[in-house]
Amino acid sequence: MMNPLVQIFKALSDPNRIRIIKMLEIKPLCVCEITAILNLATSTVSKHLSILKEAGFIFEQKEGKWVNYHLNRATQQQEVRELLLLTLKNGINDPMIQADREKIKSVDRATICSG
Amino acid sequence: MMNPLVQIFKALSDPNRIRIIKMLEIKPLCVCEITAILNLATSTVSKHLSILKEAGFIFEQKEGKWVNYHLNRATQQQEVRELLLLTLKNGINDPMIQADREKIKSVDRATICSG
DNA sequence: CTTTCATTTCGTTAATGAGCGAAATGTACA
DNA sequence: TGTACATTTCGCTCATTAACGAAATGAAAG
Repeated sequence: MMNPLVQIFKALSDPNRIRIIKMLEIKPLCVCEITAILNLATSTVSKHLSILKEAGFIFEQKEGKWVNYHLNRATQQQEVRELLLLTLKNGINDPMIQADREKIKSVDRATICSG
Repeated sequence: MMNPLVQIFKALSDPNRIRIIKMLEIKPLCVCEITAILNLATSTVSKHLSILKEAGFIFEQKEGKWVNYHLNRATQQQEVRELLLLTLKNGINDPMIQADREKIKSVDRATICSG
């Protein structure tokens, strides 16, 4: 339906989606954890995740009632792999990214979800 | 004003801008040549070029009454350089890209502009 | 089988971006 | 200086996308 390279670039051209990728670099997270950190509606975060998944950057894995999202570091799509690496290399000094990563440490899904 | 990485990805997330980059791979072109090949309004093409220029992918050089746009292959911005290479590697088999490149051969700016 | 709860889908609104034509700009050249 | 012409900027319209809340889904656990 769309030039695949363009689809991949579109997936990366939103600040919240970049934040998600850089959070998942630390560890896999479920939707409600990401929601708590980004401070957005759950439905919005779910949509962002589906866009990243469609493009090939992340995959999901069910764990009990949660859906954990993982970075797809070992994807067969070479462009996706290269772009993921480029994104991970970047933005280390961005205060927003650093703050997100700090929050991840103190996030507990059992407390946050259904809070 | 905006996360620089996001700005770079945004610049690449439009099919016509990808076409422009892949045309400029063949040779530098002026606005009216690009306009003739993409079949868009001049003002639209000018906007696309300014977005690519802002992001660092291309630069301009005046030649008489024409403004030639060049790929910025030697840019100091490492991410831009990497993304440019990735884009150039890709889409070689896209029929649209191939058609654009065919047209470039037969385009003569003196005839096309002010036509 | 029913309840619970994380997640997704749906419908809508608001913001962003692509496209156009017309007017403005700026430069080469008569 | 003035004209011609490539390009840019402006104002607008239409399409796309992000965001939300509400309703639907689906799976785990009672």
